[in-house]
Amino acid sequence: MNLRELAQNLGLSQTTVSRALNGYPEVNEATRARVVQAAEQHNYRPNTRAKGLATGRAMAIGHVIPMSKQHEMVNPVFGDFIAGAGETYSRNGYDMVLSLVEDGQEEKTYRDLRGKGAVDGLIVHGPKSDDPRIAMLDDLGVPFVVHGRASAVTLPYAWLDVNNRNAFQRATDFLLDLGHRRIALMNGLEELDFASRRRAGYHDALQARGVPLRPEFMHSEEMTERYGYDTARLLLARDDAPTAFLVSSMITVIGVRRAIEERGLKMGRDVSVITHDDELSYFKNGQDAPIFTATCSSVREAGRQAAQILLERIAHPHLPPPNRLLEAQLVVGGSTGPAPISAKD
Amino acid sequence: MNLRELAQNLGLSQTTVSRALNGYPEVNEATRARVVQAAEQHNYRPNTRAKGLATGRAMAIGHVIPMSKQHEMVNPVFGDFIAGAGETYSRNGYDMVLSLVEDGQEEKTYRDLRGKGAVDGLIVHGPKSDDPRIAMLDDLGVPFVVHGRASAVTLPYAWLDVNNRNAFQRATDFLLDLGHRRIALMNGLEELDFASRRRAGYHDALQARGVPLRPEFMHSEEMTERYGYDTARLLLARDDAPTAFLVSSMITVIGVRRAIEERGLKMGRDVSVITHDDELSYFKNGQDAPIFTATCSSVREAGRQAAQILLERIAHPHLPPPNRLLEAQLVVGGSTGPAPISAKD
DNA sequence: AATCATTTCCAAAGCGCTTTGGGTGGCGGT
DNA sequence: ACCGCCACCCAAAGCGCTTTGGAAATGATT
Repeated sequence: MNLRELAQNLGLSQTTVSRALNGYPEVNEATRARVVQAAEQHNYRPNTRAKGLATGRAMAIGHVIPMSKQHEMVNPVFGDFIAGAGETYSRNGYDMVLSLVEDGQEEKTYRDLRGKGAVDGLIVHGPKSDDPRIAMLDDLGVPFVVHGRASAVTLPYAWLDVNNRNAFQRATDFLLDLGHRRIALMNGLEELDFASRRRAGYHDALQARGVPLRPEFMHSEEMTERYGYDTARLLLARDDAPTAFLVSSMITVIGVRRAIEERGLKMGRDVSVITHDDELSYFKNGQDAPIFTATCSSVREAGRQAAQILLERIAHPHLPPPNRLLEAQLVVGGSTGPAPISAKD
Repeated sequence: MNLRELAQNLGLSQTTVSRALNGYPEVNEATRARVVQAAEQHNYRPNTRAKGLATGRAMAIGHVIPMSKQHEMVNPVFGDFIAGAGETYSRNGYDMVLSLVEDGQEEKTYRDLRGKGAVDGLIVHGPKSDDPRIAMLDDLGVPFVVHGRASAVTLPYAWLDVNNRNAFQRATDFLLDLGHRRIALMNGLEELDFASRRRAGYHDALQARGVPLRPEFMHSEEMTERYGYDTARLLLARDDAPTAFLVSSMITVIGVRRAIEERGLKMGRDVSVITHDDELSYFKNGQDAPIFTATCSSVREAGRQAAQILLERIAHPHLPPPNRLLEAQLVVGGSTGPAPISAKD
């Protein structure tokens, strides 16, 4: 069923039917009701492609998900981010088109998506500190919002980020307050901006207390369970093993816990652990009594808000690009405690 | 840059340019080369919507991801499934459009997607045993492939599934062979077809050996970490605690392990555990020495193949709908061992 | 009763592409 | 010199919608 047929059925012109359905004022309310009812009854849906052609808008948003070539891994936070964004889109009649692309090939995909006219706007995932995509998209003139930031990029652009630096600074401070001095950082890949900001927070906190940075305690890899296990195991085998771990992901921390327990140690007593918690739906950290002390920030909520910002940006492209910095909460759980006496200094 | 402008630039007609770019034979190879080069140079991409309107094909596949209302949870396997499917799509010039929808509302979304002409085909996720979507899509006449099966649906339809029943039967047999008799099943939601098939496999194995089914050992919930922990904890506190657990997901099994270790027991010695492993990218079960004994089947590969089947189905809608049953491998890891003597019988 | 503003509707153009149904020019054959 | 046949190219229609620029009908005003 298309517009023409529907109009014929009703004995009206396409114009009138179109206007009736799109809420234009120049059509009699009685006629509109009749049209709406007929449309309902015939299960009529305007053809997106035709509508898009006519209006010049695709009513779709593009997400380009980077996929690590190395581990063929797609970051699990995307699922929840997209779930959040999807809520916003569907409330506003937008579709979401997804491309999974190998790390570093993203530019071409953005270009294609825009060039084909398949999307009205884009979300940029996983920005690097000096991410070339931002200048490119700015240049292309396509509305976009970055999930995260690119510290080295100076031109203004729309972003939404968690205050990662502050979160990790506070977490480190918290551990220092508990008497820990040998604190291992198990970060994500530090070419990614969020990870380098977390490291900066960790640095700041240690330096503010005059605790020397120890490269052998600072790790940076893709956030798999395996990475957590392997690295923590090696670190715990040292004579001067860390008494605390600051971990970048709920996935990795699972591996860290495994290494701790394998060694017969007890988390929260022998070794303290803080993790960042994106509040993934299947990994709830226990509402009542969290297992892990964590810096918490809902990535789903981030998705919702980023999508919202993008839609506003599409509606008002002339406004200056908005930024939103979400603060993570430091929630105390059972995985932290005072540093063991023997280890103090 | 659109076709008309490009054609004008070249001093050719739109027809010729279009044909040159789409590989039709009736254009001089020299001309074609000239056209292709100009297109490249001007960064020309045909407008999807216009092309779609003209050809009647959307060059896009729809994925409707169900999202549990209860836990606001999106199953983590979707990430990897979609990564696999995405590979196939992009190799074939298809886009992927994603909708996240609350459980049970999926029908409307499929209808919309198809009605709007936004997609050429659909993948059905998370089928229930008597899933109404299959009849509906069949009725709509839209090509689709089900990831999984719907046991109660009799009409032929295209599906790709893992042999869940066989996998869990073999896993249960394996535990029985090791002397276990009190084997707990921690299944996913059994309204989902794959879960009910797994239960059937478990049943079959127990009954074949004359081991009575014990309802208190059979659980069915959404596969969160928390579910694994809570349930295993309760079970382990019993006088007649299970000596083995058969778990439906890598996420849930993390919780099971937590409960086991919290109780001071050792996995693989005091308690045996087998899990199903979808080979999620960030949860590799250790290639060399798997932590968990597991029924393994790559959900990413399933995505690749399901997408392939769908594309073939779109190309040849008249062929009978193909089915593909993947066998899971039972890979032995460190989480299983003989039943403790005290517990035998 | 004539005029004018409103309301309600319509015909047709146009969005950017594909595709149908020719046209034109050069060539070999006679 | 003529015919017919390719090889190569083009004009125009059409995909399903929105939107412009009226037209017809209605009601209010003088």
